[in-house]
Amino acid sequence: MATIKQVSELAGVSLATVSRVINNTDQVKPGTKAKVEDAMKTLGYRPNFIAQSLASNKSNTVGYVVPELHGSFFGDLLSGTERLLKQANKHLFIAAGHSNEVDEVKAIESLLSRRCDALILHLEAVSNDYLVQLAKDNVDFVVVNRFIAEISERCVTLDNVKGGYIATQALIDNGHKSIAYITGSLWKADAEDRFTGHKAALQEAGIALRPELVFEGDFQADSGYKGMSQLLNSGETITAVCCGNDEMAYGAAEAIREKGLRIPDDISLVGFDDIEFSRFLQPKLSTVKYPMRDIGETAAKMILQKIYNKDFSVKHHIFDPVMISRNSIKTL
Amino acid sequence: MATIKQVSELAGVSLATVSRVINNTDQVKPGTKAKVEDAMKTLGYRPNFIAQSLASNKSNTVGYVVPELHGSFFGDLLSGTERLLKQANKHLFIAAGHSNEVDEVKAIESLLSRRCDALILHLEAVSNDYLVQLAKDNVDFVVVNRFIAEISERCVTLDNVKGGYIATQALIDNGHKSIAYITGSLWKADAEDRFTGHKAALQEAGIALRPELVFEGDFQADSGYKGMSQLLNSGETITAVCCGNDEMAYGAAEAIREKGLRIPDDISLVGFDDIEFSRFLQPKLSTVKYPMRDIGETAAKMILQKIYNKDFSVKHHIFDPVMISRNSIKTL
DNA sequence: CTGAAAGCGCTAACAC
DNA sequence: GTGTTAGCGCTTTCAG
Repeated sequence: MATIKQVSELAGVSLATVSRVINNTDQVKPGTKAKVEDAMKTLGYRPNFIAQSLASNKSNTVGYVVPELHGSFFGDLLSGTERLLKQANKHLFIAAGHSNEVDEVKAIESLLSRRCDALILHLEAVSNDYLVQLAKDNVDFVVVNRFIAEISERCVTLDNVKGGYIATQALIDNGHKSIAYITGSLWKADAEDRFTGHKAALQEAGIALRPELVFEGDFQADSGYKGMSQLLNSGETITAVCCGNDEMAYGAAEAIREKGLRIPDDISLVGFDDIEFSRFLQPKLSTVKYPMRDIGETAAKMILQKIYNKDFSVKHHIFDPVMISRNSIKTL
Repeated sequence: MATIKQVSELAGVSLATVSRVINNTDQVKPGTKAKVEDAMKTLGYRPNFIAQSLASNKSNTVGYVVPELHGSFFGDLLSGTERLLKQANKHLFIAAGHSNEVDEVKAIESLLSRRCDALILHLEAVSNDYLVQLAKDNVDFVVVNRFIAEISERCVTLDNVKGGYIATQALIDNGHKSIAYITGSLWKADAEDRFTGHKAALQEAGIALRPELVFEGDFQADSGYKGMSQLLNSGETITAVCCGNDEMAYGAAEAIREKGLRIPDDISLVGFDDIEFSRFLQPKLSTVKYPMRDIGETAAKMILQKIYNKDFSVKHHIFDPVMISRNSIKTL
């Protein structure tokens, strides 16, 4: 692999000059510039990013910790971020936190030791305190899908409480009173928030929360299936079920069908997130939209603005959920 | 950010010794080791990955070019790779190729300039020749989802031709003769291969290919919808439709339902890939399994073995497709 | 507009 | 076991 030194020798100029043309940083006489470019071409020179980073003390890359690499939810979130960053010639280094504290911290450390210029953190297990401390340690980062009061200006998220509220509201508005709820893992802040919204909506409507209609799932389709089956077998009257996310709603739908029941005629169903496939579910799933693309892009803009001094004015840090009404809710 | 030098001063030892304890590379007397570790802790020392890479000339990271970050297909593929690599303490740097040659080449160059120890390439636009040349240039890489004869030992893929064949075969076995086909973008090798398999199955069964029953989509759900609508409106007799991937099958299903037709009673449907959601489609989609996890893991193993000298014996480079029979095919 | 030279933080011989 | 030292490939003053 050719080095800058070889290029400089071939071109008959100094190292510094080659560096200048690589980075377009200073004026270089057109003639010398051409010589350097020729030399680079004939040598197949490619800048050593590692060396550049070490010398300049910046890596032009932002680190991103995601819970998992798979799943359409995270992919969509990442996608928006990547697009904007690429436009600005910044790179994205992705690491998975696997929803546990050890891996999450490891991922952060690893990104830091790579000297990422900034981080985007989509964490589930790590404590708020850890993040507040990280901010005090002068690490530049943005938190996605989580709101932490002490560092609110670094957070981009959906108002999950309100989301849980409007999902349940949609059911109540249609005359439902016996509403079951399948939560995500309740130790996760977003799952808890959504459930909190659900409870608020019930209370506001004067409907008592019945613990026997609540099942704690884990955001996976299988848990929705299991929860719904259990709920259905419990003998309780249920006219509608609200799920902590769409995937669990898929599983719930499956359980409902297996029981020989119909959606929404026998049971109404509502999800959360509006992931890509929800419009293909039969009947089409009514759900709360999680604006993944917007959130991903906002995170990118915040960093582009703050760290790379690009001219972005970020409008929303906390997005408002929107109910997507399709065909899975019956009016009673 | 603390440096190795500060650690060495605080611990009262030399740089080399600190380096030794960081990398566990040479014997260090327990006493000194403890002193060094204390110093690291009190300084909050974190190795500078960039500097390590430059000095040692290896980065312990493998680069991965994916077509897109979103979509459950790629996510699942990545996921298996990441798991194995993480186990071996290697990192994954992901870059998106966005299905166009410019971005794909840029992504590769960027990974190379980061001095990735090896690459995993999931490319769509770049030519075979380019990759053959890359191999000659001594770049270590593995190609995913594509077979190139000249560098066959570097390829991990599914036999897409056979996949297209068995999908159509499943339809033929059930008595279908009027089979429509919605392809992925035909300039993509996998789309073409699947279609080739389709044609082979037809021919073998003595069924003439009718061009008016073929629609070229682009692997997106919308194109499946559009293709199916068009096919349905053409007035041709169609008893079954075979799609180049599951997402297009979702769109096709939608079009079929909108026409007031039923799956599989009026029209049988088969997909390709068996992405996660396909079991939730109504009726459950019969499809060809694309073993994303296996393929992702195999790619990782090949690299772990070849580049990092880990002890993996990779069994399959070309996976055999398997038909997943669910409920979207009717026996005529 | 161009060159010389001092690092960036670390590894890897090579001595002791 | 431990220290010394020469780079890794590049950026960045500072001169000129």
